Amino acid sequence: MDQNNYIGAMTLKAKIADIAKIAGLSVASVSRILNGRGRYSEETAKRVRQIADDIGYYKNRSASDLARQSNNTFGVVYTNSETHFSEPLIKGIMGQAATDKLDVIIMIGKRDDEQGLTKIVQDMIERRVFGLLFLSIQPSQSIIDILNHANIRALVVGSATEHDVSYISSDDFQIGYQATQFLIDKGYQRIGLAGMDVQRDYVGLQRYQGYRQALKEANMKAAEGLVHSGNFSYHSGITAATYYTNEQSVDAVIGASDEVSLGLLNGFHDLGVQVPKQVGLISIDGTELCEQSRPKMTSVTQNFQLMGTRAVREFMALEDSHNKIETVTIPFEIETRNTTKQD
Amino acid sequence: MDQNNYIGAMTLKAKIADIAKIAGLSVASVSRILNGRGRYSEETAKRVRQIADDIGYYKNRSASDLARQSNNTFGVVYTNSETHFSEPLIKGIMGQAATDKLDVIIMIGKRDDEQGLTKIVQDMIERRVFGLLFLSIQPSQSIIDILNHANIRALVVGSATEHDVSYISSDDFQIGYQATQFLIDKGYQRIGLAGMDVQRDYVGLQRYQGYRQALKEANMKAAEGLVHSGNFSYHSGITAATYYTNEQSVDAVIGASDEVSLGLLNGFHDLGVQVPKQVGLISIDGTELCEQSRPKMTSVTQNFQLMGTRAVREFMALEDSHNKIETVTIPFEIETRNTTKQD
DNA sequence: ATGAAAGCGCTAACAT
DNA sequence: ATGTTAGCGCTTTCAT
Repeated sequence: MDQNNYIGAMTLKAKIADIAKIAGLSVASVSRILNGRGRYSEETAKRVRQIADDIGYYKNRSASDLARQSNNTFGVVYTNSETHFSEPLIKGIMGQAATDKLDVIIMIGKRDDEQGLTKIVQDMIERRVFGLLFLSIQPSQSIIDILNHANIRALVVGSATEHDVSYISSDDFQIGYQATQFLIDKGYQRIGLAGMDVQRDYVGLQRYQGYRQALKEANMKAAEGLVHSGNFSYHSGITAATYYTNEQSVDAVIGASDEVSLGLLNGFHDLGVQVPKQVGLISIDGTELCEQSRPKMTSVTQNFQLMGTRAVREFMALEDSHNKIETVTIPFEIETRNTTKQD
Repeated sequence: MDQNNYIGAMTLKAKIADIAKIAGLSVASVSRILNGRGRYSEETAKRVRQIADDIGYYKNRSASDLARQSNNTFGVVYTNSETHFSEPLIKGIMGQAATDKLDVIIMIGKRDDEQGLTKIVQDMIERRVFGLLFLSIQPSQSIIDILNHANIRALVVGSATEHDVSYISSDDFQIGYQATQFLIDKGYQRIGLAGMDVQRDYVGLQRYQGYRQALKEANMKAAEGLVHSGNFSYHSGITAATYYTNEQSVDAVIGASDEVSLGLLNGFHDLGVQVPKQVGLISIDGTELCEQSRPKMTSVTQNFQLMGTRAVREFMALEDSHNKIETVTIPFEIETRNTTKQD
C-alpha cells in the first residue's frame, strides 16, 4: 500500500445527524428520506430536504458506500494520445451511464506505461468500482489477471484484443477485407497498408488477414513490401508516405487510423504526390478528421459512440451474474469522400 | 439525494482482519504496516506484506477515507468537445499529480449543460475531493457558490473567467494584442478576428480589446465588420471564411482557436481563396493541429502543459490555508509557420 | 513493537 | 411512519 501523507482535511461539516437533530428525527429516518427508500411521510420528507439544503448537506459517499457494501460507479481508463476516437466513445458511455443512473470516474494514463496503468487499475480496485472499461487500450494479461482476481469485470472497448477479456469493437478482419475490396472495385492495383504493426498488434493482424483475403480472392499478390508498419500515429503516416513515394510504388493506401491517413495525405502532399490523382487513400475510423482534411478522406467509419453505449449496457445486463461478458461486434460502414477515384 | 438502486455488490473479500488473523497480529498493526506509519519491525512487515499479496488484499478506500476523515484525490472536470487542447493540459496535470502522489479522478460533461455540470460537481463534493479543476470550462457563478459553500477549492485552468474563481491561463489581452501586432508588422492592413463571441465571452472580450489596442496604436480603424462571431469551433471557422470571402474583405485573420483556424483554412480553400497568398492567417492555441494542416499554421502558442502543472502545484501550495488562490498567468509565444507572409 | 477500543458517517434489518 | 441497534473496514489515540 502507499505511504500517504494526508493532505486534504475534510472540512465538510454537515452530516445526517445534524439534520436529524434539527428535524427532531432519527438518523435512520433522515437517511431513508434522503435516499427515497422505505416508508416516510412526504410531509416530513419536505422538511428534511429543506433542512438538508439549508445547512448545505452533502452525502459522504465513503460512509455510504462502506455501509452499503456496494456502489454504482464504474471506471473508465484510457490514454489520451495518438488516436482520436475516444471522444465519441466517451460520449456514448456518458450518455448511457446517465440514463442508467451510474456514476463514472475516469482516469487517464500514458500509452505503453504498464506501471502507470497498473497503478490506475489498483486505484480503481481500491475504489471498488463494479466494472472497468478500457478505451483504446490493450491491457496486459497481467492486468487482466489482477482484475479477475479482484473479481472486477473488465471490458475493452474500441478495439479487439487477444487477451482474456471481453471486448466490443468492429470486426477488424472485415474492416481490412472490405477496405481492400472497396479499393479493388475502384480499379486500384497496388494497394498499400500502412500505420500499424501487422505482426505484433492484434488489431493489425486481423486487418492484415482481411486485406490478404481480399487480394487473394481478386487474384492479386500481397507483396510484403506493400505493408508499412507503424503505431497508428500521424507520424507513422508521414513516414509511410515517404516510403511509398521513394521505395515502393502503390496506387492506393489503406491508413490504419485517421491520424495515419492524415499523415499520409500530408506526407504525399509535401512530396508532390497528388491524392487521389496519383494515389488513392482510404482511412480507418471515420472521425471528424476525415471531414476536416483537404481533400476529405474516404473512410471505413466505425460507430464508436454505439460501442460506448453498448459497453455500459453490457455491464448492466450482467448485474449480478458472474458470467463472462460476451464479445460484441459493432457494424461499420464505408463512406466515400474525396481521396478515392470517383466512379 | 439520488434514488439509487444498488447495483454493484462488493465482492472483494479480503480485509485487514484477515491478514491480521493469518499473521497473528492485531488489525492495528497491520494497518500501520501497510501504510508505513508508526512503529513496527521490518521483519513482521515483510510477512504482512507477503500475506496481503497472497490473499489479494486491496485497501477499501471508502473505509480508509472515512476513518481518516480526509483523502488525497482531486477532481478534474472538462468537456471533451470543440477544442483540442485538453490533452497537454491533462498531461501536465497527471504528471504533477504523480510526482505529488495525488490521485485524480476525471469526469467529463457536455458543453453548456449546466445541469449536468452541477451534477458532476455534486458528485465530486460527495466524494470529498479536496479540490476541483475546471478545464476549458467556465463554471457558472452558481456552481462556484456551491463549491465555496462546500469549502472546496476550485480552479479554472486553460482560460480566464470573470467569475469569482481563480484561474490559470495566458494573458488574453496580450494574445489579442500581440497577434494583431504581429500581423501589422508583416504589413497586413485589414485584419479580421474570428471564431469567438467578443461580447459575451470573457476570453473573447479580452482578446478583442488587445486587438483593438494594437490597431489603435497603429492608427488603423477597427471596423466592426472585421469581427466575426463564433464559439471556438471548426464550424465557426468555416462560416467565417465564407463571410470574409463574400461580405467583408480582409487580408489576414486571427482565428480564435486552432479548430477555428483550420475551419478558416479549409473554408478559404473551398472558396478558392489562397492562404497565405491572398489572405494571411494566425491561429490561437498552437496545438498539433497547426503542424498537421497544409499549409502549417502560424500560431500564438499557449503552454497548456505548464498550465496543468502549475494548476496542481497551486493546490499543493495551499494545502492547509484557506487563502484565495491567486490568478496565474502563463507565457505564450508566437510560432511562425506558413499561413503568414514570409519576410 | 504491538494490541484494545473507539469512532468515522452512513445504511439496513428489526422493532414499535 | 419512525426509532434502535448493529455493523461496514479502516485508522488512531492510548495502553502495555
